[in-house]
Amino acid sequence: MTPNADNADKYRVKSLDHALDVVEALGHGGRDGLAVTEVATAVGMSKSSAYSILQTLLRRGFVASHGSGPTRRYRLGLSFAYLGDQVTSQTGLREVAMPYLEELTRVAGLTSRLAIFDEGYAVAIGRIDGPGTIRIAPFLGRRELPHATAIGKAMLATLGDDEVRAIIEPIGLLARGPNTIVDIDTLLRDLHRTAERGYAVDDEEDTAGVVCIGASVHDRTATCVGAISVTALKHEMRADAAAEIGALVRRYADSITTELGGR
Amino acid sequence: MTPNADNADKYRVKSLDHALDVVEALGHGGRDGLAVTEVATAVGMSKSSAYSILQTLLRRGFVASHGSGPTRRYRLGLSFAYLGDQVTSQTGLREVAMPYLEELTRVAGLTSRLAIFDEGYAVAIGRIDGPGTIRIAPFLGRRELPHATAIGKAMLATLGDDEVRAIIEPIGLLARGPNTIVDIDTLLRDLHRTAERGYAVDDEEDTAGVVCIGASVHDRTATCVGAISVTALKHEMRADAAAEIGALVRRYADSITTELGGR
DNA sequence: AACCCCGTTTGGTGATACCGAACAAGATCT
DNA sequence: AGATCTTGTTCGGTATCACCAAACGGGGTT
Repeated sequence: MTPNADNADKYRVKSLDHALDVVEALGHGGRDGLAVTEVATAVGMSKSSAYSILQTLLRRGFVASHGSGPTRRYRLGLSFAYLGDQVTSQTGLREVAMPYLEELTRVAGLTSRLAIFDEGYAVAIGRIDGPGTIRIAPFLGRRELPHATAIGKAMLATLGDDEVRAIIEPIGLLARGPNTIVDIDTLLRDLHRTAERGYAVDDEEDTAGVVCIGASVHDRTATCVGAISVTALKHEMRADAAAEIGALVRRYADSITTELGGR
Repeated sequence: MTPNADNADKYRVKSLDHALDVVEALGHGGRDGLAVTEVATAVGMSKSSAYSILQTLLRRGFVASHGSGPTRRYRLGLSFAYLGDQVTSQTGLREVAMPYLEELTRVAGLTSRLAIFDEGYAVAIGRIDGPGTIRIAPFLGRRELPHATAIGKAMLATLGDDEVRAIIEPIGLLARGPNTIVDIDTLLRDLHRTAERGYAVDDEEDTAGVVCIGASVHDRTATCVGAISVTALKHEMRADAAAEIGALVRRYADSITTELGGR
Protein backbone atom coordinates (compact mmCIF):
# COMPACT_ATOMS: atom_id res chain seq x y z
CA MET A 1 0.00 0.00 0.00
CA THR A 2 0.89 3.67 -0.14
CA PRO A 3 2.18 3.23 -3.69
CA ASN A 4 4.19 6.39 -4.19
CA ALA A 5 4.10 8.09 -0.79
CA ASP A 6 4.89 11.63 -1.86
CA ASN A 7 5.13 12.58 1.78
CA ALA A 8 2.83 15.40 0.73
CA ASP A 9 0.00 14.01 2.85
CA LYS A 10 1.77 14.47 6.15
CA TYR A 11 -0.54 16.24 8.54
CA ARG A 12 -3.06 16.67 5.79
CA VAL A 13 -6.75 16.43 6.69
CA LYS A 14 -8.19 15.15 3.47
CA SER A 15 -11.81 16.01 4.16
CA LEU A 16 -10.82 19.55 5.07
CA ASP A 17 -8.90 19.84 1.83
CA HIS A 18 -12.01 18.75 -0.04
CA ALA A 19 -14.08 21.33 1.79
CA LEU A 20 -11.59 24.04 0.89
CA ASP A 21 -11.93 22.97 -2.73
CA VAL A 22 -15.65 23.53 -2.40
CA VAL A 23 -15.12 26.95 -0.84
CA GLU A 24 -12.78 28.03 -3.61
CA ALA A 25 -15.18 26.76 -6.24
CA LEU A 26 -17.95 28.84 -4.70
CA GLY A 27 -15.58 31.80 -4.62
CA HIS A 28 -15.33 31.64 -8.39
CA GLY A 29 -19.01 30.84 -8.69
CA GLY A 30 -20.20 34.35 -9.50
CA ARG A 31 -23.39 36.16 -8.58
CA ASP A 32 -25.99 33.41 -8.54
CA GLY A 33 -23.85 30.67 -7.03
CA LEU A 34 -23.48 27.01 -7.88
CA ALA A 35 -25.80 24.01 -7.73
CA VAL A 36 -24.79 20.87 -5.87
CA THR A 37 -23.98 18.95 -9.02
CA GLU A 38 -21.91 21.82 -10.36
CA VAL A 39 -19.91 21.90 -7.14
CA ALA A 40 -19.42 18.14 -7.24
CA THR A 41 -18.09 18.11 -10.79
CA ALA A 42 -16.01 21.24 -10.21
CA VAL A 43 -14.08 19.66 -7.35
CA GLY A 44 -14.30 16.10 -8.66
CA MET A 45 -16.22 14.32 -5.97
CA SER A 46 -19.56 12.61 -5.57
CA LYS A 47 -22.79 14.51 -5.34
CA SER A 48 -23.59 13.28 -1.87
CA SER A 49 -20.18 14.21 -0.49
CA ALA A 50 -20.51 17.72 -1.84
CA TYR A 51 -23.97 17.85 -0.33
CA SER A 52 -22.72 16.98 3.14
CA ILE A 53 -19.96 19.54 2.95
CA LEU A 54 -22.37 22.23 1.79
CA GLN A 55 -24.82 21.41 4.56
CA THR A 56 -22.08 21.67 7.16
CA LEU A 57 -20.86 24.99 5.81
CA LEU A 58 -24.46 26.19 5.56
CA ARG A 59 -25.23 25.49 9.19
CA ARG A 60 -22.18 27.51 10.20
CA GLY A 61 -23.00 30.49 7.99
CA PHE A 62 -20.02 29.97 5.71
CA VAL A 63 -22.28 29.46 2.74
CA ALA A 64 -25.74 30.77 1.93
CA SER A 65 -28.32 29.18 -0.30
CA HIS A 66 -31.34 30.42 -2.14
CA GLY A 67 -34.06 28.53 -3.95
CA SER A 68 -35.22 25.05 -3.00
CA GLY A 69 -35.52 21.74 -4.68
CA PRO A 70 -33.98 21.47 -8.14
CA THR A 71 -33.38 25.23 -8.30
CA ARG A 72 -31.37 25.47 -5.13
CA ARG A 73 -28.01 27.21 -5.44
CA TYR A 74 -25.18 27.83 -3.02
CA ARG A 75 -22.79 30.75 -2.67
CA LEU A 76 -20.30 31.91 -0.07
CA GLY A 77 -21.83 33.34 3.08
CA LEU A 78 -21.22 36.53 4.98
CA SER A 79 -18.92 34.83 7.45
CA PHE A 80 -16.21 35.33 4.87
CA ALA A 81 -16.96 39.04 4.76
CA TYR A 82 -16.44 39.16 8.50
CA LEU A 83 -13.27 37.08 8.56
CA GLY A 84 -11.83 38.85 5.52
CA ASP A 85 -12.35 42.18 7.23
CA GLN A 86 -10.64 40.82 10.33
CA VAL A 87 -7.64 39.75 8.27
CA THR A 88 -7.18 43.03 6.44
CA SER A 89 -7.70 44.95 9.68
CA GLN A 90 -5.13 42.90 11.58
CA THR A 91 -2.52 44.85 9.72
CA GLY A 92 -2.74 48.18 11.52
CA LEU A 93 -1.45 49.68 8.30
CA ARG A 94 -4.87 49.57 6.74
CA GLU A 95 -6.56 51.79 9.33
CA VAL A 96 -3.91 54.42 8.87
CA ALA A 97 -3.69 54.31 5.10
CA MET A 98 -7.32 54.19 3.97
CA PRO A 99 -8.17 57.87 4.63
CA TYR A 100 -5.14 58.88 2.57
CA LEU A 101 -6.19 56.52 -0.21
CA GLU A 102 -9.63 58.12 -0.29
CA GLU A 103 -8.09 61.55 -0.66
CA LEU A 104 -5.66 60.31 -3.30
CA THR A 105 -8.47 58.81 -5.36
CA ARG A 106 -10.42 62.05 -5.11
CA VAL A 107 -7.49 64.25 -6.08
CA ALA A 108 -6.16 62.03 -8.86
CA GLY A 109 -9.54 60.79 -10.06
CA LEU A 110 -8.16 57.25 -10.24
CA THR A 111 -8.67 53.95 -8.47
CA SER A 112 -6.09 53.52 -5.72
CA ARG A 113 -4.98 50.48 -3.77
CA LEU A 114 -3.01 49.47 -0.71
CA ALA A 115 -0.88 46.31 -0.75
CA ILE A 116 1.50 44.34 1.44
CA PHE A 117 4.12 41.67 0.77
CA ASP A 118 3.11 38.04 1.23
CA GLU A 119 5.79 35.45 0.56
CA GLY A 120 7.24 37.44 -2.30
CA TYR A 121 3.93 38.37 -3.87
CA ALA A 122 2.07 41.66 -3.71
CA VAL A 123 -1.38 41.37 -2.15
CA ALA A 124 -3.90 44.21 -2.04
CA ILE A 125 -5.66 44.68 1.31
CA GLY A 126 -7.52 47.91 0.57
CA ARG A 127 -9.03 49.71 -2.39
CA ILE A 128 -10.90 52.89 -3.23
CA ASP A 129 -12.64 52.80 -6.58
CA GLY A 130 -12.32 55.77 -8.87
CA PRO A 131 -15.12 57.46 -10.79
CA GLY A 132 -14.63 55.40 -13.96
CA THR A 133 -17.31 52.91 -14.87
CA ILE A 134 -14.91 50.11 -15.75
CA ARG A 135 -13.36 48.29 -12.87
CA ILE A 136 -9.63 47.72 -13.17
CA ALA A 137 -7.71 45.36 -10.89
CA PRO A 138 -10.60 45.08 -8.49
CA PHE A 139 -9.42 42.16 -6.40
CA LEU A 140 -8.35 42.13 -2.81
CA GLY A 141 -6.38 39.28 -1.31
CA ARG A 142 -5.17 37.87 -4.60
CA ARG A 143 -1.47 37.32 -5.12
CA GLU A 144 0.02 39.48 -7.85
CA LEU A 145 3.42 39.21 -9.48
CA PRO A 146 5.91 41.56 -7.81
CA HIS A 147 7.97 42.27 -10.95
CA ALA A 148 4.97 43.07 -13.16
CA THR A 149 3.06 45.51 -10.95
CA ALA A 150 3.79 49.03 -9.78
CA ILE A 151 2.87 48.08 -6.25
CA GLY A 152 5.26 45.14 -6.33
CA LYS A 153 8.15 47.04 -7.88
CA ALA A 154 7.73 49.86 -5.38
CA MET A 155 8.30 47.37 -2.59
CA LEU A 156 11.12 45.50 -4.37
CA ALA A 157 12.93 48.81 -4.94
CA THR A 158 13.42 49.19 -1.19
CA LEU A 159 15.48 46.02 -1.05
CA GLY A 160 19.04 45.17 -2.03
CA ASP A 161 19.84 43.42 -5.30
CA ASP A 162 20.52 40.09 -3.62
CA GLU A 163 17.26 40.22 -1.69
CA VAL A 164 15.40 40.94 -4.92
CA ARG A 165 17.07 37.97 -6.61
CA ALA A 166 16.13 35.74 -3.66
CA ILE A 167 12.48 36.77 -3.96
CA ILE A 168 12.28 36.59 -7.75
CA GLU A 169 14.16 33.30 -8.12
CA PRO A 170 11.36 30.95 -6.95
CA ILE A 171 8.67 32.96 -8.71
CA GLY A 172 10.36 33.62 -12.03
CA LEU A 173 9.90 36.55 -14.39
CA LEU A 174 6.73 35.48 -16.14
CA ALA A 175 5.48 37.57 -19.03
CA ARG A 176 2.03 38.97 -18.28
CA GLY A 177 1.52 42.05 -20.46
CA PRO A 178 3.11 43.49 -23.60
CA ASN A 179 5.96 45.18 -21.70
CA THR A 180 6.62 42.77 -18.83
CA ILE A 181 10.24 42.83 -17.70
CA VAL A 182 11.50 39.28 -18.19
CA ASP A 183 15.20 39.90 -17.59
CA ILE A 184 16.60 40.15 -14.09
CA ASP A 185 19.22 42.80 -14.95
CA THR A 186 16.64 44.97 -16.67
CA LEU A 187 14.45 44.58 -13.60
CA LEU A 188 17.25 45.62 -11.25
CA ARG A 189 17.97 48.72 -13.38
CA ASP A 190 14.28 49.58 -13.30
CA LEU A 191 14.25 49.17 -9.53
CA HIS A 192 17.27 51.47 -9.14
CA ARG A 193 15.52 54.12 -11.19
CA THR A 194 12.39 53.56 -9.10
CA ALA A 195 14.32 54.10 -5.88
CA GLU A 196 15.87 57.32 -7.20
CA ARG A 197 12.69 59.02 -8.32
CA GLY A 198 10.58 57.63 -5.45
CA TYR A 199 7.81 55.96 -7.42
CA ALA A 200 7.38 52.84 -9.56
CA VAL A 201 5.78 52.73 -13.01
CA ASP A 202 4.02 49.77 -14.57
CA ASP A 203 3.48 50.65 -18.22
CA GLU A 204 1.40 47.78 -19.62
CA GLU A 205 3.66 45.30 -17.85
CA ASP A 206 0.84 43.40 -16.19
CA THR A 207 -2.19 44.14 -18.34
CA ALA A 208 -2.44 45.54 -21.84
CA GLY A 209 -3.87 49.04 -21.88
CA VAL A 210 -3.41 49.60 -18.15
CA VAL A 211 -0.74 51.69 -16.43
CA CYS A 212 -0.08 51.88 -12.69
CA ILE A 213 2.08 54.10 -10.51
CA GLY A 214 3.06 53.07 -6.99
CA ALA A 215 5.14 54.13 -4.02
CA SER A 216 6.31 52.33 -0.89
CA VAL A 217 5.32 52.90 2.74
CA HIS A 218 7.70 52.44 5.66
CA ASP A 219 7.40 51.95 9.40
CA ARG A 220 9.45 53.37 12.24
CA THR A 221 12.26 50.88 11.63
CA ALA A 222 12.49 52.20 8.05
CA THR A 223 11.56 48.80 6.64
CA CYS A 224 8.99 48.66 3.87
CA VAL A 225 5.61 47.48 5.16
CA GLY A 226 3.57 47.99 2.01
CA ALA A 227 2.85 50.21 -0.95
CA ILE A 228 0.08 52.24 -2.51
CA SER A 229 -0.71 52.71 -6.17
CA VAL A 230 -3.10 54.31 -8.62
CA THR A 231 -4.38 52.60 -11.76
CA ALA A 232 -5.41 54.20 -15.04
CA LEU A 233 -6.13 53.26 -18.61
CA LYS A 234 -3.24 53.95 -20.96
CA HIS A 235 -5.08 56.59 -22.91
CA GLU A 236 -6.11 58.36 -19.71
CA MET A 237 -2.52 58.95 -18.67
CA ARG A 238 -0.25 60.73 -21.10
CA ALA A 239 3.50 60.40 -20.75
CA ASP A 240 4.01 63.86 -19.27
CA ALA A 241 1.30 63.22 -16.67
CA ALA A 242 3.17 60.24 -15.26
CA ALA A 243 5.73 62.35 -13.45
CA GLU A 244 3.03 64.53 -11.96
CA ILE A 245 0.97 61.56 -10.78
CA GLY A 246 4.13 59.85 -9.56
CA ALA A 247 4.99 62.80 -7.34
CA LEU A 248 1.43 62.81 -6.02
CA VAL A 249 1.43 59.11 -5.17
CA ARG A 250 4.80 59.45 -3.56
CA ARG A 251 3.59 62.38 -1.46
CA TYR A 252 0.64 60.39 -0.10
CA ALA A 253 2.84 57.38 0.56
CA ASP A 254 5.17 59.64 2.54
CA SER A 255 2.24 61.00 4.53
CA ILE A 256 1.26 57.47 5.52
CA THR A 257 4.87 56.71 6.37
CA THR A 258 5.00 59.81 8.56
CA GLU A 259 1.83 58.87 10.41
CA LEU A 260 3.39 55.46 11.06
CA GLY A 261 6.39 57.28 12.52
CA GLY A 262 8.62 55.97 9.80
CA ARG A 263 11.21 56.53 7.03
CA MET B 1 -25.19 3.24 20.38
CA THR B 2 -26.24 6.70 19.24
CA PRO B 3 -27.53 7.41 22.74
CA ASN B 4 -29.63 10.50 22.19
CA ALA B 5 -29.57 10.96 18.40
CA ASP B 6 -30.43 14.65 18.21
CA ASN B 7 -30.71 14.29 14.46
CA ALA B 8 -28.47 17.34 14.44
CA ASP B 9 -25.61 15.39 12.88
CA LYS B 10 -27.40 14.65 9.65
CA TYR B 11 -25.12 15.53 6.76
CA ARG B 12 -22.60 16.94 9.16
CA VAL B 13 -18.92 16.51 8.31
CA LYS B 14 -17.43 16.42 11.76
CA SER B 15 -13.85 17.12 10.80
CA LEU B 16 -14.95 20.11 8.76
CA ASP B 17 -16.90 21.42 11.71
CA HIS B 18 -13.76 21.13 13.84
CA ALA B 19 -11.79 23.01 11.21
CA LEU B 20 -14.37 25.78 11.17
CA ASP B 21 -14.03 26.00 14.93
CA VAL B 22 -10.32 26.55 14.42
CA VAL B 23 -10.95 29.21 11.80
CA GLU B 24 -13.35 31.08 14.05
CA ALA B 25 -10.94 30.86 16.94
CA LEU B 26 -8.24 32.40 14.77
CA GLY B 27 -10.71 35.06 13.69
CA HIS B 28 -11.01 36.19 17.29
CA GLY B 29 -7.31 35.69 17.85
CA GLY B 30 -6.25 39.28 17.39
CA ARG B 31 -3.11 40.77 15.93
CA ASP B 32 -0.43 38.30 16.82
CA GLY B 33 -2.42 35.12 16.32
CA LEU B 34 -2.71 31.97 18.39
CA ALA B 35 -0.31 29.17 19.28
CA VAL B 36 -1.19 25.55 18.58
CA THR B 37 -1.99 24.79 22.21
CA GLU B 38 -4.16 27.87 22.48
CA VAL B 39 -6.11 26.77 19.43
CA ALA B 40 -6.49 23.25 20.80
CA THR B 41 -7.84 24.40 24.15
CA ALA B 42 -10.04 27.06 22.54
CA VAL B 43 -11.86 24.51 20.38
CA GLY B 44 -11.54 21.63 22.83
CA MET B 45 -9.51 19.10 20.92
CA SER B 46 -6.13 17.47 21.12
CA LYS B 47 -2.98 19.31 20.26
CA SER B 48 -2.09 16.98 17.42
CA SER B 49 -5.50 17.29 15.80
CA ALA B 50 -5.30 21.05 15.87
CA TYR B 51 -1.83 20.78 14.42
CA SER B 52 -3.01 18.73 11.43
CA ILE B 53 -5.85 21.12 10.73
CA LEU B 54 -3.54 24.11 10.93
CA GLN B 55 -1.03 22.48 8.59
CA THR B 56 -3.76 21.76 6.04
CA LEU B 57 -5.09 25.30 6.20
CA LEU B 58 -1.55 26.62 6.04
CA ARG B 59 -0.71 24.78 2.83
CA ARG B 60 -3.82 26.24 1.22
CA GLY B 61 -3.11 29.81 2.28
CA PHE B 62 -6.09 29.98 4.62
CA VAL B 63 -3.85 30.59 7.57
CA ALA B 64 -0.44 32.19 7.88
CA SER B 65 2.16 31.54 10.53
CA HIS B 66 5.13 33.42 11.86
CA GLY B 67 7.85 32.36 14.21
CA SER B 68 9.11 28.80 14.58
CA GLY B 69 9.49 26.32 17.32
CA PRO B 70 7.82 27.21 20.62
CA THR B 71 7.16 30.77 19.47
CA ARG B 72 5.23 29.83 16.36
CA ARG B 73 1.83 31.46 16.05
CA TYR B 74 -0.98 31.12 13.54
CA ARG B 75 -3.44 33.67 12.20
CA LEU B 76 -5.94 33.79 9.34
CA GLY B 77 -4.42 34.08 5.90
CA LEU B 78 -5.10 36.41 3.01
CA SER B 79 -7.33 33.88 1.28
CA PHE B 80 -10.06 35.17 3.55
CA ALA B 81 -9.42 38.71 2.36
CA TYR B 82 -9.91 37.52 -1.20
CA LEU B 83 -13.03 35.46 -0.53
CA GLY B 84 -14.52 38.14 1.71
CA ASP B 85 -14.09 40.69 -1.04
CA GLN B 86 -15.74 38.29 -3.46
CA VAL B 87 -18.72 37.92 -1.14
CA THR B 88 -19.28 41.60 -0.54
CA SER B 89 -18.81 42.29 -4.25
CA GLN B 90 -21.32 39.65 -5.30
CA THR B 91 -23.98 42.07 -4.22
CA GLY B 92 -23.85 44.54 -7.11
CA LEU B 93 -25.16 47.06 -4.60
CA ARG B 94 -21.73 47.58 -3.14
CA GLU B 95 -20.09 48.77 -6.34
CA VAL B 96 -22.81 51.36 -6.82
CA ALA B 97 -23.02 52.55 -3.24
CA MET B 98 -19.39 52.90 -2.17
CA PRO B 99 -18.60 56.13 -4.07
CA TYR B 100 -21.65 57.75 -2.46
CA LEU B 101 -20.55 56.53 0.95
CA GLU B 102 -17.15 58.10 0.43
CA GLU B 103 -18.74 61.43 -0.38
CA LEU B 104 -21.15 61.14 2.53
CA THR B 105 -18.31 60.50 4.95
CA ARG B 106 -16.41 63.48 3.58
CA VAL B 107 -19.40 65.83 3.74
CA ALA B 108 -20.67 64.70 7.13
CA GLY B 109 -17.28 64.02 8.65
CA LEU B 110 -18.58 60.75 10.08
CA THR B 111 -18.01 57.04 9.57
CA SER B 112 -20.59 55.64 7.17
CA ARG B 113 -21.63 52.09 6.40
CA LEU B 114 -23.60 50.02 3.91
CA ALA B 115 -25.66 47.04 5.07
CA ILE B 116 -28.02 44.38 3.72
CA PHE B 117 -30.57 42.07 5.31
CA ASP B 118 -29.48 38.53 6.13
CA GLU B 119 -32.11 36.30 7.68
CA GLY B 120 -33.59 39.13 9.69
CA TYR B 121 -30.29 40.60 10.81
CA ALA B 122 -28.51 43.67 9.49
CA VAL B 123 -25.05 42.93 8.10
CA ALA B 124 -22.59 45.59 6.98
CA ILE B 125 -20.84 44.90 3.68
CA GLY B 126 -19.05 48.21 3.22
CA ARG B 127 -17.57 50.95 5.35
CA ILE B 128 -15.77 54.25 5.02
CA ASP B 129 -14.01 55.37 8.17
CA GLY B 130 -14.39 58.95 9.27
CA PRO B 131 -11.63 61.25 10.48
CA GLY B 132 -12.08 60.43 14.17
CA THR B 133 -9.33 58.48 15.84
CA ILE B 134 -11.65 56.12 17.68
CA ARG B 135 -13.18 53.37 15.62
CA ILE B 136 -16.90 52.87 16.14
CA ALA B 137 -18.78 49.84 14.86
CA PRO B 138 -15.90 48.80 12.64
CA PHE B 139 -17.03 45.30 11.73
CA LEU B 140 -18.12 44.01 8.40
CA GLY B 141 -20.02 40.76 7.99
CA ARG B 142 -21.19 40.58 11.58
CA ARG B 143 -24.88 40.17 12.29
CA GLU B 144 -26.40 43.10 14.11
CA LEU B 145 -29.78 43.36 15.77
CA PRO B 146 -32.33 44.94 13.42
CA HIS B 147 -34.38 46.64 16.12
CA ALA B 148 -31.41 48.22 17.87
CA THR B 149 -29.55 49.78 14.95
CA ALA B 150 -30.35 52.67 12.62
CA ILE B 151 -29.42 50.56 9.63
CA GLY B 152 -31.74 47.77 10.74
CA LYS B 153 -34.66 50.05 11.58
CA ALA B 154 -34.33 51.84 8.26
CA MET B 155 -34.86 48.51 6.51
CA LEU B 156 -37.63 47.35 8.85
CA ALA B 157 -39.50 50.60 8.27
CA THR B 158 -40.01 49.66 4.61
CA LEU B 159 -42.01 46.57 5.61
CA GLY B 160 -45.56 46.06 6.86
CA ASP B 161 -46.30 45.55 10.55
CA ASP B 162 -46.91 41.83 10.13
CA GLU B 163 -43.65 41.34 8.25
CA VAL B 164 -41.80 43.17 11.01
CA ARG B 165 -43.42 40.95 13.63
CA ALA B 166 -42.42 37.85 11.64
CA ILE B 167 -38.81 38.99 11.54
CA ILE B 168 -38.59 40.13 15.16
CA GLU B 169 -40.39 37.15 16.65
CA PRO B 170 -37.56 34.58 16.33
CA ILE B 171 -34.91 37.14 17.27
CA GLY B 172 -36.60 38.88 20.17
CA LEU B 173 -36.19 42.45 21.38
CA LEU B 174 -32.99 42.09 23.34
CA ALA B 175 -31.76 45.09 25.31
CA ARG B 176 -28.36 46.20 24.07
CA GLY B 177 -27.91 49.86 25.02
CA PRO B 178 -29.48 52.28 27.48
CA ASN B 179 -32.38 53.14 25.16
CA THR B 180 -33.02 49.88 23.31
CA ILE B 181 -36.65 49.49 22.28
CA VAL B 182 -37.83 46.32 23.99
CA ASP B 183 -41.54 46.61 23.26
CA ILE B 184 -42.97 45.60 19.89
CA ASP B 185 -45.63 48.34 19.82
CA THR B 186 -43.10 51.01 20.64
CA LEU B 187 -40.91 49.62 17.87
CA LEU B 188 -43.74 49.72 15.34
CA ARG B 189 -44.52 53.34 16.27
CA ASP B 190 -40.84 54.20 15.85
CA LEU B 191 -40.82 52.52 12.44
CA HIS B 192 -43.89 54.48 11.32
CA ARG B 193 -42.18 57.73 12.28
CA THR B 194 -39.04 56.52 10.50
CA ALA B 195 -40.99 55.86 7.30
CA GLU B 196 -42.59 59.30 7.45
CA ARG B 197 -39.43 61.36 7.86
CA GLY B 198 -37.32 59.08 5.64
CA TYR B 199 -34.50 58.24 8.04
CA ALA B 200 -34.02 56.08 11.13
CA VAL B 201 -32.41 57.20 14.37
CA ASP B 202 -30.57 55.00 16.86
CA ASP B 203 -30.04 57.11 19.97
CA GLU B 204 -27.89 54.95 22.24
CA GLU B 205 -30.12 51.97 21.50
CA ASP B 206 -27.26 49.66 20.56
CA THR B 207 -24.24 51.15 22.30
CA ALA B 208 -24.00 53.69 25.10
CA GLY B 209 -22.65 57.00 23.88
CA VAL B 210 -23.15 56.22 20.21
CA VAL B 211 -25.85 57.55 17.89
CA CYS B 212 -26.55 56.42 14.31
CA ILE B 213 -28.75 57.71 11.53
CA GLY B 214 -29.71 55.50 8.59
CA ALA B 215 -31.84 55.43 5.45
CA SER B 216 -32.97 52.61 3.17
CA VAL B 217 -31.98 51.89 -0.43
CA HIS B 218 -34.37 50.39 -3.00
CA ASP B 219 -34.07 48.65 -6.35
CA ARG B 220 -36.18 48.95 -9.48
CA THR B 221 -38.91 46.78 -8.00
CA ALA B 222 -39.15 49.28 -5.10
CA THR B 223 -38.15 46.59 -2.60
CA CYS B 224 -35.58 47.47 0.00
CA VAL B 225 -32.17 45.97 -0.81
CA GLY B 226 -30.15 47.58 1.94
CA ALA B 227 -29.45 50.70 3.93
CA ILE B 228 -26.72 53.20 4.68
CA SER B 229 -25.93 54.94 7.94
CA VAL B 230 -23.58 57.32 9.64
CA THR B 231 -22.26 56.84 13.16
CA ALA B 232 -21.25 59.48 15.68
CA LEU B 233 -20.48 59.85 19.34
CA LYS B 234 -23.38 61.27 21.32
CA HIS B 235 -21.56 64.47 22.22
CA GLU B 236 -20.59 65.01 18.56
CA MET B 237 -24.21 65.14 17.43
CA ARG B 238 -26.47 67.64 19.12
CA ALA B 239 -30.22 67.12 18.95
CA ASP B 240 -30.79 69.87 16.38
CA ALA B 241 -28.12 68.40 14.12
CA ALA B 242 -29.91 65.08 13.85
CA ALA B 243 -32.55 66.39 11.44
CA GLU B 244 -29.89 67.96 9.27
CA ILE B 245 -27.77 64.82 9.16
CA GLY B 246 -30.89 62.72 8.63
CA ALA B 247 -31.84 64.70 5.55
CA LEU B 248 -28.28 64.32 4.28
CA VAL B 249 -28.19 60.56 4.76
CA ARG B 250 -31.60 60.26 3.17
CA ARG B 251 -30.45 62.29 0.15
CA TYR B 252 -27.45 60.01 -0.44
CA ALA B 253 -29.60 56.91 -0.01
CA ASP B 254 -31.97 58.29 -2.61
CA SER B 255 -29.08 58.93 -4.98
CA ILE B 256 -28.02 55.29 -4.69
CA THR B 257 -31.62 54.21 -5.21
CA THR B 258 -31.82 56.36 -8.32
CA GLU B 259 -28.62 54.87 -9.75
CA LEU B 260 -30.14 51.44 -9.16
CA GLY B 261 -33.18 52.60 -11.12
CA GLY B 262 -35.39 52.26 -8.11
CA ARG B 263 -38.01 53.70 -5.74
C1' DA C 1 -49.67 14.66 -18.80
C1' DA C 2 -45.37 12.38 -19.25
C1' DC C 3 -40.63 12.83 -19.31
C1' DC C 4 -36.38 14.28 -17.52
C1' DC C 5 -33.32 16.31 -14.51
C1' DC C 6 -31.57 17.36 -10.18
C1' DG C 7 -31.62 17.79 -5.14
C1' DT C 8 -32.06 14.72 -1.29
C1' DT C 9 -31.75 10.34 1.29
C1' DT C 10 -29.83 5.85 2.65
C1' DG C 11 -26.58 2.10 3.89
C1' DG C 12 -22.22 -0.08 3.84
C1' DT C 13 -17.13 -0.16 4.02
C1' DG C 14 -12.50 1.08 3.49
C1' DA C 15 -9.93 4.94 4.60
C1' DT C 16 -8.73 8.26 8.12
C1' DA C 17 -9.43 11.69 11.75
C1' DC C 18 -8.62 11.78 16.33
C1' DC C 19 -6.18 10.92 20.52
C1' DG C 20 -2.32 9.71 23.87
C1' DA C 21 2.25 9.60 24.51
C1' DA C 22 6.93 10.36 23.34
C1' DC C 23 10.58 13.47 21.35
C1' DA C 24 12.96 17.90 20.58
C1' DA C 25 14.04 22.58 20.83
C1' DG C 26 13.61 27.42 22.51
C1' DA C 27 12.50 30.23 26.50
C1' DT C 28 12.82 31.26 31.38
C1' DC C 29 14.57 31.24 35.87
C1' DT C 30 18.18 30.82 39.38
C1' DA D 1 25.62 29.40 32.13
C1' DG D 2 23.08 25.42 33.33
C1' DA D 3 18.79 23.16 34.59
C1' DT D 4 14.04 23.06 33.97
C1' DC D 5 9.87 23.97 32.09
C1' DT D 6 6.93 24.93 28.44
C1' DT D 7 5.51 24.20 23.77
C1' DG D 8 5.80 22.70 18.94
C1' DT D 9 6.28 18.43 16.38
C1' DT D 10 6.17 13.37 15.40
C1' DC D 11 4.31 8.68 15.57
C1' DG D 12 1.13 4.52 15.78
C1' DG D 13 -3.31 2.32 16.59
C1' DT D 14 -8.30 2.06 16.47
C1' DA D 15 -12.94 3.36 16.52
C1' DT D 16 -15.06 6.57 13.77
C1' DC D 17 -16.73 8.53 9.79
C1' DA D 18 -16.07 10.50 5.13
C1' DC D 19 -16.92 8.93 0.77
C1' DC D 20 -19.35 6.66 -2.90
C1' DA D 21 -23.12 4.20 -5.61
C1' DA D 22 -27.69 3.70 -6.17
C1' DA D 23 -32.38 4.70 -5.20
C1' DC D 24 -36.13 8.13 -4.23
C1' DG D 25 -39.14 12.09 -5.12
C1' DG D 26 -40.47 16.53 -6.57
C1' DG D 27 -40.32 20.61 -9.86
C1' DG D 28 -39.65 22.35 -14.41
C1' DT D 29 -40.02 21.70 -19.15
C1' DT D 30 -41.84 20.06 -23.50
